[in-house]
Amino acid sequence: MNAQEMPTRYDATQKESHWYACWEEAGLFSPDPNPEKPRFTITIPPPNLTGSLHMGHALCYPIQDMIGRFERLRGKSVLILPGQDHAGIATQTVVDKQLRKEGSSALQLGRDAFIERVWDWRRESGDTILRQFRALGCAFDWSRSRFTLDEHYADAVLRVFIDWYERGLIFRGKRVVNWDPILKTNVSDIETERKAAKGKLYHVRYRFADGTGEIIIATTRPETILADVAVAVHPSDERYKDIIGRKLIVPLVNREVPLIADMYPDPEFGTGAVKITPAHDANDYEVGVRHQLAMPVILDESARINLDEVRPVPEALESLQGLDRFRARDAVVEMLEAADLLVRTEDHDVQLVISDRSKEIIEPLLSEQWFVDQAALAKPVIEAVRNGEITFTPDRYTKLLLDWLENIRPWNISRQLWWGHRVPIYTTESGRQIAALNPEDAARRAAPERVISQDPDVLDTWFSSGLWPFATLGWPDETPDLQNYYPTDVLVTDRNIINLWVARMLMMGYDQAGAKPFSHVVIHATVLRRDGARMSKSLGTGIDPMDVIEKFGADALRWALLGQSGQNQELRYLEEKPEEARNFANKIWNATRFVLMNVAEMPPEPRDLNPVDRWLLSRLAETETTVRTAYEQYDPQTACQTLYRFFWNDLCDWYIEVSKSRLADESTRQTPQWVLLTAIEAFLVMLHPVMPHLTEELYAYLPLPEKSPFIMSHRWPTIPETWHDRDAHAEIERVFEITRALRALRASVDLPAGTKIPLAGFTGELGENGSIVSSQAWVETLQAGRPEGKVVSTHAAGVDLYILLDGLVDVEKQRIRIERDLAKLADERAKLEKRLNDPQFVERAKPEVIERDRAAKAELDAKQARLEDRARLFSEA
RNA sequence: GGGCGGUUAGCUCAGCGGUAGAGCACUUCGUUCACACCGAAGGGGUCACAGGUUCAAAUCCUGUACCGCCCACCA
Repeated sequence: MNAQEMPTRYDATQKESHWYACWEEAGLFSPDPNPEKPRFTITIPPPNLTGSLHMGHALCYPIQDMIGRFERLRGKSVLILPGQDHAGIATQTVVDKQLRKEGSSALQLGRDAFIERVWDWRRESGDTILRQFRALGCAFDWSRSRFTLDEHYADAVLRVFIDWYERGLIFRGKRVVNWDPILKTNVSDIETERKAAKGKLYHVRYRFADGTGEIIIATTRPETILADVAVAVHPSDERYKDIIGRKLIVPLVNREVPLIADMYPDPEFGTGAVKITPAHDANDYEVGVRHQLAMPVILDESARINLDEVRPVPEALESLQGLDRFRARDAVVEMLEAADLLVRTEDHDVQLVISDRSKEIIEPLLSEQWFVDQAALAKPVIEAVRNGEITFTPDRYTKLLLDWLENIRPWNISRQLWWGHRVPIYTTESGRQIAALNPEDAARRAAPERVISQDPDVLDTWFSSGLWPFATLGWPDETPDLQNYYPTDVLVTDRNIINLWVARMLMMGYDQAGAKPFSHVVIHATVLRRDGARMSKSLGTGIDPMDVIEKFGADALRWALLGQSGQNQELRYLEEKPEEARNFANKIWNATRFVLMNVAEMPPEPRDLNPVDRWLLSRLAETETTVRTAYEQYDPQTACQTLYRFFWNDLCDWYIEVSKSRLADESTRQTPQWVLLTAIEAFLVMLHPVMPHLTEELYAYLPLPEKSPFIMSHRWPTIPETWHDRDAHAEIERVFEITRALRALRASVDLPAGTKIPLAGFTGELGENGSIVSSQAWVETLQAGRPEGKVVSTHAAGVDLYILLDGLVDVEKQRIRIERDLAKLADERAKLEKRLNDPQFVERAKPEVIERDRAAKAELDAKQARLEDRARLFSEA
């Protein structure tokens, strides 16, 4: 197709899928096998199996694609490895919901059938999101796509477990965990959210066993009285100092418990005395451990009362058995009131902990779980981060990670689910626990004993995703990929999972793979709506990126998001942004089309460049430096802004306009042809990481003598030192400033742009650039000197400009304008004068600053004189 | 309770020690042969507030307010 056949509008949707297919067919998504090339690797954050594309993805993955494409242009062999996370709890919930709709349930199906069902579901719809990444233009190596439940990957997960178990880093223990009574599993802190709510604070009487008095205790959860094992006070609390160790009677239950001293109670709060319920509160649990207290549990896995562990209890309490925790609370309060044990009830703000998945209130519950002691694992990571071996963009997140690592706590890795990596612990006849890769391995290790069961729990999803950067490359086998691509280079992710995921990969990388998993972590912004609210699918406040792609193209969406993505922690998405981006793409399309209409083939490099040519090349050189640095620093916003200005303001608004006359003339066209093609080629290459499809499409049209098969496999532009031409740059910027002043002058006397004015004059130095000024300001004749007759004038960059007024001018309008301008000028002048008259300023400020102010002052004086002239002119009229 | 961001033109954001910037929106003008998804010229801001440092502060320091995020065990 030639330029004449190019439509005046760029149709993104058609071209984008076309080019994606071309790249894939050409094998460009796999790393270049050339061993000479330096490697560059990213393993993408594997999206959840249940995920569908949202705006956060539309930012996160294009950032990685942008980095990858940039590094590829710079001559590296790039691997971006995609894949998916099985996302235990999220996926299990989704499939269970489907089953319920069908009138079945996970429980009914049973473990094996349920897992089979999830696999079915995965095969059916599981990789929708990966297909959507293609629509975004992401150049990921699909041939290496991995899933955290792939056989080989799962093996790697179990090996880590076994290794840590054998080294004593994994242990089994009872802790208070976040129990979800609907899903009947414990969940991690990240899978919960806190919500402020109105609650009640109940003040309850605890009488001394010897009948000598009582202590009042405040609690928000009176039902847990059933599991009370002590009352605690602060050791320094004068009110209780002398009675520590005495026995109290737990109300209703009538159990004797001790009054103990512990640092936990805050003497300022309530009465300073706290009831201790170790099985149902994390703090109380700590107290319980310190004082070796019993820890009876009085709620079952559905958070219903179960008195088994506290029996015998008074007859009256038996009615509570099987009650839901909240109904039990009401019942207990009633009983307390009836027994005159409730002193008073007051309103109290409480923090509810809600499970993300079920939206149910979390029950802190003592249960037996597997834990990883992370302290030793964190050590090398802390050191590496401190040494700067691992760096963050933005830098502020370094501290976030360090703070967490330095206060690290045991990691609860077991979940009461079916979908995931099953805990590889087997129990033998004699009750011995064995860690093994699979049942056969377990049998072998158990011999001569027999294995009778495997732990039913599965591992926390983060345990397996922690291995992502190396298990995806074949670890623990010493595969060529592992050798070639590990350690990876950059990790791009959301700040919410710095501790949960990034920290785990670092720990596992150092400990298991023997080296850091990546050197640099890029934390991208959270995409919000215009009003700053979250985009939420459940609330219907999200915008589907696929809709935007369909309407404006992936390039437009990428530009809209990347162009707003700097060091900020939020990014407000505006519907008009992709449209603006589409317009920019269209501008590029048409400017290129114009060039192609004027250039049939690339002329040889010219020797005689005009100042304008040299100016454009110097702008190109500046742009290259800024854009390259911006990409290197993961700053898409600056890259986009710089590219936009260069293309629209410099290339289109000025260079193309100025060059039109030379292009029309056969004897002068070669130089601008060469400059234009050179600039457009370089520009397209630099833009390619952000707008891969458009640039590929346009590159295909360029009549270049030596062309790469694809712009994607092009080289980053090489800028000769001579293009950094400061003189030409300054000269031409000055000419443009003068041109703009003349345009403004003609507009100020209501001469519309485009209609030629017959005669204008100038005094001052213009060199050979007069023709630029006259053509760009639409002047028939631009002569040296002030024309005779009625003229209006202006000044710019050392040149006075005059327009001969010919015909009628709206005098009244002019008067108003002049008055306004004079008033404004007086303000500016006063400010400047005040400063220049300040002896301290003149004495202490840098000379160049003073000089600039003096020049500005002189300029204002001249401007004032001109305005006064003009005022006189119109009063004469 | 602690930490981290943010507060600049109607909107979204750059700027981070020397006379306030961009895009969009707005006003006026324009069928100039690449583009009206365009071009030209304009209007619009006491840079949240209060102190301080400095010849000079949107920019540095201190404090306050509001918005947002994260961490934390207040019954």
